Amino acid sequence: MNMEAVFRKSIHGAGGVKPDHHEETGFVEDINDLKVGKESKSVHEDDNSKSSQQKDLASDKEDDQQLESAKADMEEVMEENQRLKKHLDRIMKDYRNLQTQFHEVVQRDAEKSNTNIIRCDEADQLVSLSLGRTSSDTKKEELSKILMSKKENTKEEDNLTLGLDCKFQSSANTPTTKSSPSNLSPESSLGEVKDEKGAETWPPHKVLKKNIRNEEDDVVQQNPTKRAKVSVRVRCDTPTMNDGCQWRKYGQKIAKGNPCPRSYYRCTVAPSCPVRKQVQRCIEDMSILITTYEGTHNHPLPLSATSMAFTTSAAASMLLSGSSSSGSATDTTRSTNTNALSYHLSDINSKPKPFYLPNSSISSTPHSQYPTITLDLTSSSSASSLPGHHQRITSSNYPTPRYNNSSTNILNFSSAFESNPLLPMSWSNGIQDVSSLSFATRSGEILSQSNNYLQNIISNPKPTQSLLPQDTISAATKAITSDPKFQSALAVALTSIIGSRGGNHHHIDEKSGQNLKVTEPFPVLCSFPSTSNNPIKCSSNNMQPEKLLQFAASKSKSTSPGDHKEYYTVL
DNA sequence: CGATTTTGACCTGCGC
DNA sequence: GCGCAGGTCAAAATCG
Repeated sequence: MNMEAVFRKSIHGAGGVKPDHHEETGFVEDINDLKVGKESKSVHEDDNSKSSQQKDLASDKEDDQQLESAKADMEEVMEENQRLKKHLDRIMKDYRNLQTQFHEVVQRDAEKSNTNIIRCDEADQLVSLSLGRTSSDTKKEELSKILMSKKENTKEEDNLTLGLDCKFQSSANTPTTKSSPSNLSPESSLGEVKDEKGAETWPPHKVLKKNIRNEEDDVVQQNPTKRAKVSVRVRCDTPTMNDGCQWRKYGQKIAKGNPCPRSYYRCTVAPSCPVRKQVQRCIEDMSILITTYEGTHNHPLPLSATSMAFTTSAAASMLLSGSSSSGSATDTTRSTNTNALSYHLSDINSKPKPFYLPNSSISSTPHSQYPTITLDLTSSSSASSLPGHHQRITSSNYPTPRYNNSSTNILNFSSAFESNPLLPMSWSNGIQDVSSLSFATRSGEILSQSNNYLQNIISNPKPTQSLLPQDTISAATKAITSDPKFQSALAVALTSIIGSRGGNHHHIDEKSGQNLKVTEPFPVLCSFPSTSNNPIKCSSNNMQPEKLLQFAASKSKSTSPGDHKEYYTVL
């Protein structure tokens, strides 16, 4: 074989070759040349020396031995090669079998689902993403009914459900879009999304005081850059916004510059949950509540908590993915002009209202070495209320995206909540649920691509998405989903959700008290702002997030053949 | 009576 | 080192 020839050439180069091998002419000729050379040399130096001839004979014997051993080694290598080949073939066969089964499962599950989605498909894959849910309490059920009825009326036009749905489809297998409900664990996270050991985000000084120094803390100290706070601004008359989680107040302080006390809460869903939040009224507008989440839940979340958790988690993930490559850590005010987030909100009375909020605030205060992302769910009335290092893009019901040159971005949620009292928004004014919240992230380039489109939307704030040109939307969505940061954030979020399922097989709805198995259906409806009748196709150069989604979808279906009417939120 | 909130003390980091 | 500010602890008070 070739290998053998190469091997022979190599040993030939070393000079140790027996001239009696005639398998290859050229090889033999070389050997003869060598031998002649040796003989010629010996003639010139010592023609009558028998001892020299004996040495030559001994040398030839050594060469023979080396050749034999080399051949033996070569045979071993070849045998090993054959074994590896067989092994590889076996692996490939297994892989193909699994792939076939996988596609079958996906296809079968997809046929069962009838939820509307957005198609993200340019590489024979469909990915739909939305953040939304309906909830289980009475109010939520009513809202859900409304949502469902509207969905029936508008078919694919709405984005009213809030959940994270992942829908895949290989276009080669199934020509139409079908959903794959993901039974994602609600054990999601606030703030950073990553595996539990790496998820804790508390500053070292907090850890040091406590004797509880586990691996998680070690990871934190080893990876200080991977910490994020997600600040959510909402209009809320209640002391705290209802985000679905159970919190216990453990402190209150008057922060400098704001007469309103800052309250400190920790999650009490699980005794060891590290997630904490700070709640403070905005000094500029007392009706605005600023809630800052920090940390990652290490337990299953109540249904009502998952939407907020997923939202902040996704935001934090994108923040972290962007901030990791951002400016110097020594900057007291560090900003990352990275991800622009588009949040799509819709109420139940009207068609989905796209909120394109191109700027996300990623910054850190002089006293906070960790980046903070601000999700602004308020109206423009409090535009000046953000701290100086935050540059906030104001918004009315249809916030105008501004692509300013500032290095600081604001992730600005919309204010549809206050203008739409029927909007089920748990984060605002005691309204219990979020009807629809879709998001996407775009890079700066993507912003430039879709800028005209977005501006057009804003300048003509008609919420009817069907008026939007589909190809433009497709282009925008394509750009969005092709953003590697979005993909990575999505992958991280899903990974955290899926990966954490193992140890937590149920979670508790804090209101209804019902125990829900995580393996129950988790139909996640993913949708970007889209024209209702025209699912958006979007491409992805990196297929990993889609693969992940696909896996999640199939996984959830395989384990949850039950009721798909109830949408669970993830965060 | 258990859970939650209140509140003053304490700890830590940072800037001067 | 000192003072300030943010954050946390934990005992007491309050609530359901």
